[in-house]
Amino acid sequence: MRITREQAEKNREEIVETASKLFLEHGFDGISVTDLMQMAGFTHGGFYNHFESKEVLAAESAKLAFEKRAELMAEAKDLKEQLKYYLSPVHRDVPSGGCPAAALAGDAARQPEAIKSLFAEGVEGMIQALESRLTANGIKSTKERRFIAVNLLAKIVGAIALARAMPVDSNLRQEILETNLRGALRDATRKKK
Amino acid sequence: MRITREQAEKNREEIVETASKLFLEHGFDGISVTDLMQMAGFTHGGFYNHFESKEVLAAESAKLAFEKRAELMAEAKDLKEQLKYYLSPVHRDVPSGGCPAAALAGDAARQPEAIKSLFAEGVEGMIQALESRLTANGIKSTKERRFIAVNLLAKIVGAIALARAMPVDSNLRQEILETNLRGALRDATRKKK
DNA sequence: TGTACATCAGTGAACGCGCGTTCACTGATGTAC
DNA sequence: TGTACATCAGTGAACGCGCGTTCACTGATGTAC
Repeated sequence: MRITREQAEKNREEIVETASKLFLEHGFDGISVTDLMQMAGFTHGGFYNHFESKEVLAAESAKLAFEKRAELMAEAKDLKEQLKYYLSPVHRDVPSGGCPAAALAGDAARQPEAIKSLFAEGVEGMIQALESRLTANGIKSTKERRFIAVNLLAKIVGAIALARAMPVDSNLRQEILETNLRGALRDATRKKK
Repeated sequence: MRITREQAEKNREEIVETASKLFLEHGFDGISVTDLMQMAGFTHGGFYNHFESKEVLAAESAKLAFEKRAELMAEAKDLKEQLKYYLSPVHRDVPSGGCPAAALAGDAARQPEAIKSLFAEGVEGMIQALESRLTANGIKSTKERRFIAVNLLAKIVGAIALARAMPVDSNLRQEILETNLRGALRDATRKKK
């Protein structure tokens, strides 16, 4: 039962989008080809008509996740809004729609260079997204903007990653988010000493 | 070929220590019972004489890794030394001897509550280790020490996790470490604005 | 202290299971004339 | 435009493999007397 090329292309995109969410939630090794094809509405056999291997899909999915992240960060009206969303309970609780750097950094460290390269591009994009918003905060020096952005990124990624690793009954689950949001907002407005 | 109880206890400890390193390096699902028993010098069959399941070992290994981390942090002569080591290339490149929060936060987020609880204890311990050193830096307010410590922890954990996800040829691999170390040292000495 | 037997840490084959991947097949789509 | 055939996206059974776990077995250690 062959389908139109157009439909096939749409199906492929559907698989990548589904995979992107599932990888963010379960990690690269936490979801099987069979499961993700089923979630996308297909049977597993057709997978290899679209992708050479699961690893290739993982790379493409990570790329898509970073692109979506970049869009979201571009939509925020200023740095404060970016940070508030990033360090929000909803971002902590729903990794599938969230930042790949926070959800998959640990996994990526154990993946092949190809995936690490995508991560580097994605992380660089996030740093630049932060940098560009720092101009509005009155940070005039390019070097200082870069400095603050790289510090901010590590902080917010670490905060979300840690908060997600806390059990539901732990005070730290919320404290890490709130305290780092306060800190991030301070850092974002403070001039070089 | 039964062995002495004393020897059996030593063997058990050897398994936990080996597992601790291997989990830090490969993640909870990245190393098999067979492989880790072999690395510890045994065959896989004996595993269940010591542990109820792989998950129980994972919990015990994570606990040990946090204990070792706490010892290392206590040995450092001051906060600056703690931070310099934490954000060093050797810590980035050798996760097996490093911080479980940085290496396994992503994994822990997908693990059962029992493991998350151990993480919460370990993370709390690390925060307190940082807090105690902040006194020497002239931060007198308890609240302010807590604030800085929670911010520092997220920053250094995020920095190492991100740096490890970068390919070897990426400038970010080093930049993230250096820039966050500079930032961390600033934060650690700066008074409340 | 010496003897007889029970215990149990470690071994290695075997279990069922789910994984990533392959393959023969289907049948509507795409293409050649 | 209509017909004949090639193409190929999707299906579902099957592949080999490694996983966590179980089990019968071994033989030195631990224990009872």
